Amino acid sequence: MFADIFIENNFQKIDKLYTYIVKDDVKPGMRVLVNFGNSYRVGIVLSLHANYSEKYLDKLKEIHSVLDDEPIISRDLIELGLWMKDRYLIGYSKAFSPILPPGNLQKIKKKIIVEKYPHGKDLEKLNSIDINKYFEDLSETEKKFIKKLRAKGFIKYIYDSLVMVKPKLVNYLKVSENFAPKNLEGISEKQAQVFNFVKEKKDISRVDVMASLGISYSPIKTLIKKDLICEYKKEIKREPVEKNFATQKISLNEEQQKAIKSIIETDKVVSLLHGLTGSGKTEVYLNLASKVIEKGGEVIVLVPEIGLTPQMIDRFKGRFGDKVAVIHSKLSQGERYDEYRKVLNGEVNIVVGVRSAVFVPFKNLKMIIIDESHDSSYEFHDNLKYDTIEVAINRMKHRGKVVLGSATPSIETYFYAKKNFYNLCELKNRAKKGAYLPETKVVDMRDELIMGNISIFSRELKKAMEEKLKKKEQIILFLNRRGFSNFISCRSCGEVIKCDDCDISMTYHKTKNRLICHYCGSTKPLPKVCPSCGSKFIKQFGVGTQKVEEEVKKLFPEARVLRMDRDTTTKKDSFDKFYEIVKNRKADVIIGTQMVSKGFDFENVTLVGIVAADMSLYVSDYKAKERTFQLITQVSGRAGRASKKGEVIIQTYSPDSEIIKYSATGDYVDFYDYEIEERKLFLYPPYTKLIEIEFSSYDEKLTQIWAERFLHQMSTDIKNVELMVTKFIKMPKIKNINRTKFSIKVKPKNLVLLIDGLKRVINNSKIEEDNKIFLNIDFR
DNA sequence: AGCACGCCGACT
DNA sequence: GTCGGCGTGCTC
Repeated sequence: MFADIFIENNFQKIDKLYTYIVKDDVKPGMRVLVNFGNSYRVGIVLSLHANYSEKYLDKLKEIHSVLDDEPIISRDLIELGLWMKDRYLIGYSKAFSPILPPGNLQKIKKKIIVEKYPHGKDLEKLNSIDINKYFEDLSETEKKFIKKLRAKGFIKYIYDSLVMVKPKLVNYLKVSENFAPKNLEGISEKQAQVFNFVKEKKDISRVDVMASLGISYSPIKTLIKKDLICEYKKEIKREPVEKNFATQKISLNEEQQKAIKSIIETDKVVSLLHGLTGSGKTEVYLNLASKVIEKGGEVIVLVPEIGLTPQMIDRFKGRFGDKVAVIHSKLSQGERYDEYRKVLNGEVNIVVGVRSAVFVPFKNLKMIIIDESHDSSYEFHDNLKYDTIEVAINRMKHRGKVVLGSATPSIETYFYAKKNFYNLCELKNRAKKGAYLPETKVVDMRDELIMGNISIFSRELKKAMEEKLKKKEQIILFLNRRGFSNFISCRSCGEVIKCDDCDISMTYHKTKNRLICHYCGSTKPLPKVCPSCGSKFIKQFGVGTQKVEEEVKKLFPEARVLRMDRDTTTKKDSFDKFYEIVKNRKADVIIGTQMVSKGFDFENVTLVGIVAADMSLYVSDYKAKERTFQLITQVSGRAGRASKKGEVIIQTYSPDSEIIKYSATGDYVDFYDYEIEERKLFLYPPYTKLIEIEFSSYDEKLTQIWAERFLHQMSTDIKNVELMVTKFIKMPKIKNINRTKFSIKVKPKNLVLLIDGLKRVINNSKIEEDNKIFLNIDFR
């Protein structure tokens, strides 16, 4: 028997399958240890076959050992990985890395064992090294020494399959056994406080002591030194979600019941659940999930970024309790591993998670629900080489169902639903009784300027804010730009301060008093004079969230302001913390970027102000209008979720734009009808498939030559497909890398042919040292 | 002789 | 990319 084995290799040239001779019992999906090159590696058996007649026959080696008793990935996940590899023009390693258990296939660890002991100084030195350690954990000098001993035959390496995750140990405090009351004499106030607290609680973690008393580690350290209390390690089971959930059960309205029935009964794989913001999509998900698990099936619920939807977890955990695992990007390796194990061991039957959760190893998966399915985090791009929705549909084909939920479905999705490829369910009313759609006003900021109002707030918005503050209701101000001002420019010579490595204007951040490049993150101080002409008249232009925050504080000094953007929510839990603050009404004005646009469901928020609606409108991307509409609609939906009437004020410089008009009424179908005509006219998706090919290198000329050569190669190699190619678009330099790109449009049915052709072109064209190529493909 | 360093080549 | 092997040239 022979086994085709996948060995994780980030190096493209050797990223392929390797054949080994099978001697022990092994099944596809099991990990094996094999001799590879001049060392050992862990691989996964993807398939077994009885015959092998290729040129490597004389090189074949045996599998060294089988590491698992049972496959760690199922056959259908292996198939999915192979399909992804072909579909997304990626190697085995990239295709399988999201499928494999977290961190389990890393290069294996060398353990050191002593064969015979050396004499003299070497023995002394050897004794000072912990031989039970892994080779990788040693210091550089120790490594060198061990290598030397190995060369002399004193030491051998053995290869251990690694156990990635160790039990989580937490430092706990208790009163010391040697404690004598007289030792308490002369301790400081803080120390006494700590001692009494520990004595009272008996058994408490160090972190908890520090947090509840608001102290640092130092008084604790002193007490330990004085042997009044002592520290010990205690194992804690990782639990990424805290355990207080609302367990409300809401009765369904007629629309919701109809949707559920239709999704359960349809013979189509994909259902689109198109429901207004606040129409109770989550309740539909919960009911669908419960129907599936009643029959012994399993469910995956995908959400854009888990930090953005604590409510989704709340609701699912509240309804299904311990039967839910949660997977998101901010989990630690250990937490991720524990959650993954829960799925593998069948301890849970629901997973709520971000895009990578689409691969969790359920054995009887019957439904994948994708919430906010229009969200761009599901799409194929440079660092996420698969389209989550496509993968979900592929995984569920012949096995189960995919539910796409959204208030503002992507144009393509709605197109397919209308063409009857997908089952379409609509929720047209808000679910909660007495909850109405918010009243929306569009304010023309040009008029404000004429009337002499140079503030970033229109008079209308200012007045509305005053009112809501008086009524103790909450306000969300939305602005899609971080920082304080957009760019710094010189008034006398027009120079704009740009990042040294990128062609991007830098953003002023007032809190740090520095300019920050939002692309590469590098910073520099705010110049006092223009670096180009020396003029003192350099001025900030544009508005960011920090500026809005400052303005609000100036206008309403008594209001409690909370700013939410990437700068303030970097820490692991800060989103949840903010969420609690808003929920408990400890903030009056919430200023935020896209973060506030999803899952922010608060009944006391009655005003949403969109400070600058046109910002994303004029980006040269055929999806810009769609994105603007989605964003405005999503943010507007935050107002008036319950019985209090909501109000939305949209500030814009282009009130006549169709998109702003549709966004204000929030009518998706009107917007769709308008946009689909445009797509048809200009041959954009869904009428075509769009592929962007981006070339980059450190040399500007090389980039261009390489791109042109590639295009030429394409036109000779790909003959059977009609290509519509745009001209080259030079892109701003980022991190000192020059980039240029062009796009190709093809008829949807030709996409597979084109991908095959591209694969050939890429394989045939020599890619020089620092040249890189990125493909961005609209797969849907 | 012993050792650091850098280059080379294989990878089923 | 990563590993071990091996040649070179320096130092005690």
